Amino acid sequence: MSGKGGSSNQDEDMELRRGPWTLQEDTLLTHYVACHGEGRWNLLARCSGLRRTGKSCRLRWLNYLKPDIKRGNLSPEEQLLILELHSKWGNRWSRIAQFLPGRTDNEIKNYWRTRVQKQARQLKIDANSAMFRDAIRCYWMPRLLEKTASPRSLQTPHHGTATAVADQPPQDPLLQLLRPGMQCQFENPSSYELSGAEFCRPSNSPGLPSSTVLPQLPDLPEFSPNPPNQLNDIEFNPFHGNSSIEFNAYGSEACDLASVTASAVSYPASSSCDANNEYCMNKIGDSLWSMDELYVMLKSYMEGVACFL
DNA sequence: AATCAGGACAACCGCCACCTT
DNA sequence: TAAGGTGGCGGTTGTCCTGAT
Repeated sequence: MSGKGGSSNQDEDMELRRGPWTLQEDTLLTHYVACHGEGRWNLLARCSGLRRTGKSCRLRWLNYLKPDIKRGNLSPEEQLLILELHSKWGNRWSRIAQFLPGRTDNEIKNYWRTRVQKQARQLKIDANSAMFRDAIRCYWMPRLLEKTASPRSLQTPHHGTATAVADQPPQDPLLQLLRPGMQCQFENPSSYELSGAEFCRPSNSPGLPSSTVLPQLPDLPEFSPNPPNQLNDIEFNPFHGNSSIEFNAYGSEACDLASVTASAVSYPASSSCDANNEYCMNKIGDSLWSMDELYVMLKSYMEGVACFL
């Protein structure tokens, strides 16, 4: 395949760099994209002086260098959205990523493989099985909702909550999830240019640029009426091994859903944290809501969210 | 302090759909 | 209409980091 005295093209191929990108390469790519825009990646690779393939340049830009890439751990809201959308669409990572501004398909894919599939392995369940989906829906998602309404936010005075939140547009696509069909606005619309998806313009969004409109979320699938009771004696702790999840930048700073929820939802006394604000390891079914409670909570949650829309 | 194992995530690969000629 | 090029997507691998021993 690689003989001596190959053509110039072969020589160029031989010189292609692989592996981690250097600072110089990043700078070069960023500068080139800033001057010429995205797209035509093969041409970019040839003209920029980067000894990389067009694909490699595209991936580096989209997954790492693009200015609106969001860093840090996924917030509970984002995790909830991923779980929900994955149950609907499966491994359609790019499609799921369209609903998480600033998150890449690669990041979501990695999250699924390292966190979610790990749980499935520990439970000895196929991650694509109906049982695991039910486990997620009945146990994991309520926990994420619980974390969304963090104890810090619960201290917010109820009388001031709605007004305070109403001053800020809702920033999280979770709102759409909780109210199917609801439109969502973003604080920095220019960052969220979406393409290749079904767009759905809001019926009443005065002054809202078209780029702020997210693709229509699917209808919420029905909750399973039968939680997987077989799992009752298995430890199920999605947050184990990810202690920093409580303090990610996005969850604590960019989203104030919890304060809204706090005014509408009452929490079981058993939903407790330890001294480090870490959720304690629980047996499945322990300290969790029943399905009826979960329905009530979600309903209240949606009503609370609706207050400022 | 050194080593090892596991986790997290960046990067690559192959396939496929779409576009252009 | 066919062929080649390009970009997007999902799966997989490689590398670095961190915590445990």
